[in-house]
Amino acid sequence: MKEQKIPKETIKRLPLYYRCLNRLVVLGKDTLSSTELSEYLGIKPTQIRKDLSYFGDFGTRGVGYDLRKLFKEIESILNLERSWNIAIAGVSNIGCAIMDLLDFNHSGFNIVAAFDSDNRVVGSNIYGITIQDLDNLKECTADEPIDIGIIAVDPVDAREVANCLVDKGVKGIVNFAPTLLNLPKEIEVVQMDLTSELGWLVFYIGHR
Amino acid sequence: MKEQKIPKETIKRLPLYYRCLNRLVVLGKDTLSSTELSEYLGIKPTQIRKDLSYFGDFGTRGVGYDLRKLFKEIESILNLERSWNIAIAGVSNIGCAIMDLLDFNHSGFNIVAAFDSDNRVVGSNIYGITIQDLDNLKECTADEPIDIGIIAVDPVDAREVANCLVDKGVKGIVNFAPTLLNLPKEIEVVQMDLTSELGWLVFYIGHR
DNA sequence: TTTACATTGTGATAACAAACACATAAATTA
DNA sequence: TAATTTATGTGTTTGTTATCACAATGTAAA
Repeated sequence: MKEQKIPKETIKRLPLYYRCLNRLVVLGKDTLSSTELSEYLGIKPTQIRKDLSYFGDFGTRGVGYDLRKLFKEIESILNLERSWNIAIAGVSNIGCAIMDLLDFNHSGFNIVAAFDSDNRVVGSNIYGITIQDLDNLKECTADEPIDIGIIAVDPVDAREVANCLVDKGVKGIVNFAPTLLNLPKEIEVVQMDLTSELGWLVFYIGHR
Repeated sequence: MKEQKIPKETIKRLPLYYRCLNRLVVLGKDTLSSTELSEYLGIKPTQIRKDLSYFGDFGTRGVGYDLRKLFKEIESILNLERSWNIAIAGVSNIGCAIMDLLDFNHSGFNIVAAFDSDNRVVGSNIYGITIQDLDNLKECTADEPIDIGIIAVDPVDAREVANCLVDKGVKGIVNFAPTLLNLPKEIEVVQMDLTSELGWLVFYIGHR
């Protein structure tokens, strides 16, 4: 292992390793080689070893990786040992789907607040969370600090909501609205955009 | 313009250009410079020009791009002049959200079939589509060929559903299940995976 | 008409990421 | 214990993508 800049692409693969390892741990497996992991994930074994080597020498030559140990290492690298508080803006279809997903596979991501602009749902309770009025986002006080905001509101409202979330102190945003957010560069943004993905998909489908 | 390999990253940016241009067309704008587009999208003007130059000389030096013309060019490049038929597997929360999204901003992506394994929803009608039994996916006949399959079923079923969709002739798949699909390489796959995205997001949030 | 300015298109360069080749080391077998 | 096999870790090479510098070209002003 050597001190050097870690490629962003490496970081993006770590969650894939993490999930796969988690499943194998549950299955009771003990040792894992990069070749075997490679077969599960369709990522070349040299790539996997290179990725892991940025963070340490986790394996044993001639043997492979101690599955449980490697799992814990990646968990630590990704900061998944602690849990993260999430606020959701917009609880129509997508918002609900997300709440369902995160509530179901309770994976360290806790929904601590949810907002909507529809008076018919404000005050109601979804997955144990009382839906607050979106207009109160600015003023509302949360018991715990919110780490991450998920935006599932109408595209035209996305930018304002994003700014409010940043004011509330979130460090990262996942944006399901097809809207470009103009945020301080220290805020990490993930754009989840089905229509864009379909756009490039059909480029490749059509060119065959 | 020169004949050469087009970077995948360029293709992935085209839908962003496309959507932004679409909005500006609606606003009645006529001419657009790469610098101006760059301000809307947060992508450097040289990057935009380089991307476009792979496909032709669409602009006029000293002037900029004819907005409407450029829009049509990108539409043509991405194969968005024609419409695309989509089948959805799984119409619980996420599936419904997708149907809503695609039905609402009818953007050339038409849902032509939907499937679910829950007997309570099979036969019901969502956004004008009668939900069919997922078990019938293999046998069912569609009036029109299905171009793209969207998987929104339980992770454990995703792989089998994907194979069925491929058998039915889809050329591309969007997979919302956190499951690696093992498909022939000529099938284009888009993985939409919130938990993975949250995984790398908190890496960067935590390291500050 | 000439000059100044705005803007595109592109070859060259730099930055980043993946793939490769192989040194290293543990386990197994003869 | 020597040879063989298995598997990791990493320096080097190759490939891909972004950035830069600037030539080419159009518009507007002097």
